[in-house]
Amino acid sequence: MDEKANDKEQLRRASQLSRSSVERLYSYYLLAKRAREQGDTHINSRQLASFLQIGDTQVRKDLAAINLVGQPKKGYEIGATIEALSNTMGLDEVHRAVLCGVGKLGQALLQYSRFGEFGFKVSGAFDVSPDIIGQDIAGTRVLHVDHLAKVIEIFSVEIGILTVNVWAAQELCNKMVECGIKAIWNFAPIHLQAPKGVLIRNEDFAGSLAVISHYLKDPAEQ
Amino acid sequence: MDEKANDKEQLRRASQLSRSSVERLYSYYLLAKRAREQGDTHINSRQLASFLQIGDTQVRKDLAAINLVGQPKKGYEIGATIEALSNTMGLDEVHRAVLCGVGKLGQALLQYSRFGEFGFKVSGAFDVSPDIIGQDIAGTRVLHVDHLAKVIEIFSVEIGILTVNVWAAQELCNKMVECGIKAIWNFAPIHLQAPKGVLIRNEDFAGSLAVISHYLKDPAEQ
DNA sequence: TAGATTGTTAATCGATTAACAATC
DNA sequence: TAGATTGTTAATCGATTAACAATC
Repeated sequence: MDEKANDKEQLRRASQLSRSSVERLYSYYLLAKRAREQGDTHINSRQLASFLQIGDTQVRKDLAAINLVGQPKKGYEIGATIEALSNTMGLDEVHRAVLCGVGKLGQALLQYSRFGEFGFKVSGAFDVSPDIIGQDIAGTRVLHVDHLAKVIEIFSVEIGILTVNVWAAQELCNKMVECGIKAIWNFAPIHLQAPKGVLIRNEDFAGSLAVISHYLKDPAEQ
Repeated sequence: MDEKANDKEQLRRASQLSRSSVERLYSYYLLAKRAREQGDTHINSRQLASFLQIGDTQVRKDLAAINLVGQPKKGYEIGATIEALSNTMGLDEVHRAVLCGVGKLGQALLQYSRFGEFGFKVSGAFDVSPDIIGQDIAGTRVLHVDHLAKVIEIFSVEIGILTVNVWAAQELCNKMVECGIKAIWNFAPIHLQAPKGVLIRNEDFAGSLAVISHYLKDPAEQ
């Protein structure tokens, strides 16, 4: 178990593609696509860097990590760049998702347009409130959470989206993990416990508000 | 200008309260409040650490940075802890906000319950679509973006929330900064350019999806 | 007292940046 | 060629973690 984890870690290091690098990939992708639409054939690290407000060295490192090779004086060929980025992010693969907690945020996410771009298909939305169960939100039927396990099983769902109350999140996370979910996108302000193989991605709104509020209280301390 | 920035930087370092630390504050706050409700009088670093899945050393460093002193064998007195956390996050202060882009996500955020907790009051929501202008969402009137500057001025708005299209975000950011906005909570997948004194907080959904999608493509590389 | 817990210094780690040679 | 840009190594930086003395 530990050995396997070490192997993985070594692979990740060898590939030089850190978590932070992966987070930047979509921004590169977006800008490259826009440049292509404008008729450009190449894009350079300085352009990409200024778009993300980072150093150009970092961009070159990121692109090198996904095996892109640029040309001095020209930059990176746009077609190959877009393809490598799309490929690394796995945009061409289809992944099924379920969403738990169909409140306002959950409903907004069900309509989130970028899911399609990433090949994410929402196979079901779940709640416990009779007010929402049975409704169709953006084409997704809202079901009672009792049906969660069945849906995950039937559709081979890999992604769980959690837009529930803080204190319900861990329990649902456990259930999802039990059913074989591979990655959880969590909007509750809690750090979920899950086994090593399950990716937990936290979207911590409250943390953001804390940073903003703290900054406004005393800008000098930032 | 540079000297001032250096002073600020020194202050921040002196206070030992890093950006990451501030992000953790609300989680501490949440757990401490729950513990108090359960009748506890003290909370220790190990409890807080396991809730956030970090080391207890880090918790003690964070709490030391906001001048909290614990007692050996007991931990931190809950009342004082909650107060210090609340104080550092500035939960008792009122800040006004405007939201631009009243799509599904914008509407969800207008109903976001935690704004109240942080003392954030949404003074106005803005869009350009005639379909939504004039409506009331969660008690907030949706206005044409032409009125943005006026509202910011009249209500001394400090916070701008951007839930607009990627390519519209920078322009609106500029306008907000011009009008004196101090902090921007940005949901567009772009890194906004703004002067030093303006805090930009990015909520990068696309980056999260990229991380999840990349992980599913090849878990071994994580 | 013994043991649990804090508080702090030093070490580690990973990510970013600087420097600069290589290339077209 | 000269100059722009890539690619890579080494240095820096900030955040996390380990180690351990201090305290009740």
